[in-house]
Amino acid sequence: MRRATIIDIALALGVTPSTVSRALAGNSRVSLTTRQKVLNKAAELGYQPNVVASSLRKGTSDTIGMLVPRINRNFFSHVISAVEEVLNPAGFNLLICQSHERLIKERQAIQVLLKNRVAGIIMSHSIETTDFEHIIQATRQRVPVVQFDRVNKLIPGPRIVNDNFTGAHLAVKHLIRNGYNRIAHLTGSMAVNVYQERLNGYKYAIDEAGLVFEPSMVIENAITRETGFEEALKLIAKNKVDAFFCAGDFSATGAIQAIQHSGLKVPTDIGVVGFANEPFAEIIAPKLSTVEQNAYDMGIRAAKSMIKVIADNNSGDGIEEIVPVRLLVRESSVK
Amino acid sequence: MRRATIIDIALALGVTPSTVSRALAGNSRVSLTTRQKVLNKAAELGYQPNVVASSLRKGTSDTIGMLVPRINRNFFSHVISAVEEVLNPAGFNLLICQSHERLIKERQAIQVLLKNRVAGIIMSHSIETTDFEHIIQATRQRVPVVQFDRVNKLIPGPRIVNDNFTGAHLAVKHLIRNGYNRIAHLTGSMAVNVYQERLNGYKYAIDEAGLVFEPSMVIENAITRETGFEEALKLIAKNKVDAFFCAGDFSATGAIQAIQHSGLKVPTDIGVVGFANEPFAEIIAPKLSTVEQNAYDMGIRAAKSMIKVIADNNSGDGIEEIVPVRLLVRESSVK
DNA sequence: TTGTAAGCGTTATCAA
DNA sequence: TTGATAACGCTTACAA
Repeated sequence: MRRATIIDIALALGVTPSTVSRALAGNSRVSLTTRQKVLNKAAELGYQPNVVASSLRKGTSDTIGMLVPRINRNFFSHVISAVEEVLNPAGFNLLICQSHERLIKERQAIQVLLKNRVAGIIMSHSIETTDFEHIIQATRQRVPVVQFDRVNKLIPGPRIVNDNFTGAHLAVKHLIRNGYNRIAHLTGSMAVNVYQERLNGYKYAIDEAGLVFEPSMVIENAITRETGFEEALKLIAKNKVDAFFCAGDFSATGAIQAIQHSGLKVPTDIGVVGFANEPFAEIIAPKLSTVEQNAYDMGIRAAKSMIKVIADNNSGDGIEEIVPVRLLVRESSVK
Repeated sequence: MRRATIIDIALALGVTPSTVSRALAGNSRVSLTTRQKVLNKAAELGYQPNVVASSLRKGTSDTIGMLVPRINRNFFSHVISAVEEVLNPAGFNLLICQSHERLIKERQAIQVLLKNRVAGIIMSHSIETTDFEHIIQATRQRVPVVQFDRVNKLIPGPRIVNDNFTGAHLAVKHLIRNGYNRIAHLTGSMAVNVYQERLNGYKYAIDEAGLVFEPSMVIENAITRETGFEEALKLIAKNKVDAFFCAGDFSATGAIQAIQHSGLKVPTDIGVVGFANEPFAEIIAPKLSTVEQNAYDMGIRAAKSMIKVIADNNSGDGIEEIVPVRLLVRESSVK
């Protein structure tokens, strides 16, 4: 069965398509009786507006592109969920792509989104991304870009970031207060803003406490459980560490396993604090102290920011929202 | 800067838009030299095809709608990720909606997808859904529907399901072989096919071993960690259970906590097997034995099935793919 | 308040 | 091999 169009409704009612269009759009310049007749007939015919045609005519769509490294990572899936929760009631839909942490795929995805004439792009860039031309290109085509978590100031538009510095500062200060003073830091790539900021917070806390910052205590590219395990094992063997501040909960889990593997105990011998509050953090033994990264909050803010930028019809450049983080003290860091 | 169209390319080259369209579409009825000129000019002008216009004209889009209860649930986010991995290289994009397990939202989401003229819908229905008319409506509009995990035969089109029966059977048989014989079953709502099938597998294993099936040992609507904890506590207090087969890893975690809370030990006093292999299953102590539900595999199959249905231009009705599951034996079920 | 008519960018049909 | 033309379904000046 062919789908009904506004022409079918118009024909059935003896009015013109323009009148039907106005009635359906809630345009005030249409009589109440006509509107009612149109709405009734639309329901009767099972009319569903064709947003493809509408988008083409209006030159803009109700679709927002969302581009993340991986859909199935806890943090990102929560951000996506929150974004959808805000955008859907506002009449927007989500076209989702993943970059798989690859620059090439990120470039392709941006092209896909632009081809689809999305009204805006909400994104967090891949770990490989150091050149942002492909993203800036979108903004040049007047497609607003809202960045979250992994962001770069070269790209015009709002940025939603966690307070990574404060989170790291709180975590390390907490470890120091609890009697740990040879604190290693397992982290990711320094090309990514979030790890850079967490390292800065770590350094600040070390300085603040009058301790000596030792570069050898900072291990980059140790962010998975496997690498966390290996690097922690090496540091423990050198016998110079009594705590780990990890830039992610996965590496923190690896560190805990390395400690236990070495015949030592968490938190009595070595303390551990993670970052992210992954769902398993309060399930593992000992329960992991970690910095809560509010994915839901970020998603809500990113979505609202996008709605505002679209409504105001400006790029929203330079706006940076810093989402507060909390330190969740559990068992792994209190002797 | 206005975006270039095929008309701009045509004008610049002194040919007509039809020729440009054919050249860009890879149509054979275009001379090699013209095609090359068109491609060069397109690149020069930074031309991006307008798929909105193309979709309108062709009457179909390259967008597949995806509707799941919750984007941020581990299982679903993995399915989505896998679907995207297959669909993207095939030239399709994903428009994603979530029902939040609510029938009303599911109905709205279907309407949104139909309004957007998606080429097909890949979905898993909400826990509230017992009437499928809104989904059947899509198929009547010749929009193919591929269901996965939570499925219903009333809806025409392919179904991708886990081998829930076998998974449950394996799990319970394993518990029995390991010396447990008073096995309780914490599960979800019997309105959902997956829980029904797992219960059937449980019953089958009980019968097969010559044990007596006791309805009081099956607790419905105990699928979260909280409800799992509470219901397990009650059963333990009655002192009639020596193992739990849980239809989900969250309730299994709750059961473990209830056992420990009661001063008993897993697996020596009471054994536990879960279902899903959530990421925390191998991190918690004791490590949780569970049935692996291959979300990735399901996503791949669902996506391929959709591509096939679209290519063949038939609904693919009645095709049911059963994804094999594996029992992962860890610590929680071996004395 | 309603109608007329043009156009969004693309593609399919037919003719040259 | 290329061109002319119409059409996909909708919105919006402008006119009545």
